[in-house]
Amino acid sequence: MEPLQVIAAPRRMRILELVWDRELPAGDIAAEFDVSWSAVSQHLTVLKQAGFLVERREGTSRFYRADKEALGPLRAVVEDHWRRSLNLIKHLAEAEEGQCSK
Amino acid sequence: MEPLQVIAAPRRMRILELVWDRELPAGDIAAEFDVSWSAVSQHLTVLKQAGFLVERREGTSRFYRADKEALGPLRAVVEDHWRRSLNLIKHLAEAEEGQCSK
DNA sequence: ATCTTAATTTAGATTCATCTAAAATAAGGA
DNA sequence: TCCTTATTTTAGATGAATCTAAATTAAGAT
Repeated sequence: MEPLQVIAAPRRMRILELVWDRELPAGDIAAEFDVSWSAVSQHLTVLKQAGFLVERREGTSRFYRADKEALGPLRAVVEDHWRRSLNLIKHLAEAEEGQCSK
Repeated sequence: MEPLQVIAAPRRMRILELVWDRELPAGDIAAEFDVSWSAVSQHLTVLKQAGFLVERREGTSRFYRADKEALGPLRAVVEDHWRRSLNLIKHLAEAEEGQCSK
């Protein structure tokens, strides 16, 4: 699969962000989404095949972590996406605080 | 539509490259593809809405040109994609020349 | 051996982006 | 006004990516 297509899927972008600077077991990643583990596992496979994710096995668990270097120029895209998501959340929080309509 | 989704479509990536450093009428762009003008027009609309394309009208024609600034960090992705495509073509040509199997 | 936990794989269903075809718009010339 | 050229818009068809559910693998504990 083409690198751009790999990170263009919102779910996969989100997964990358989750394991951006820490290792997580597949289960913890799956728990972040309200889709089946199966679906998440399939996304992990795509990311792994693209080389964007490194896998470490330990017992029955599998840990994943982003491989930032492998992303090349796409790294900046992921970082920008993350930055903008945080900004969005911040702005929403401020708006919430501002009106206090509850 | 999300910026990343906009450039992730191969056809739209190709369109961006076509009007990267020159203006082209919609017709000339459509002529580059073997799909209907309608399909190309729809892609132009998506790119325009994302702000990645500027439109200039003159008589019955519409000219399009890429807005590189508007692409932000995605600009590097498009440029990289283009560079790699050229490289691929170059390598294919060299391989062809090397074997001369015709 | 069997059970449990963690995760993947497979097969089929669903959804969404893209495509085609046809009708519509818009500008300008005969 | 009618025709032509250039392009878009709309509506419906198609296909690829993603999803669910169920079966499968794999490691370790009882």
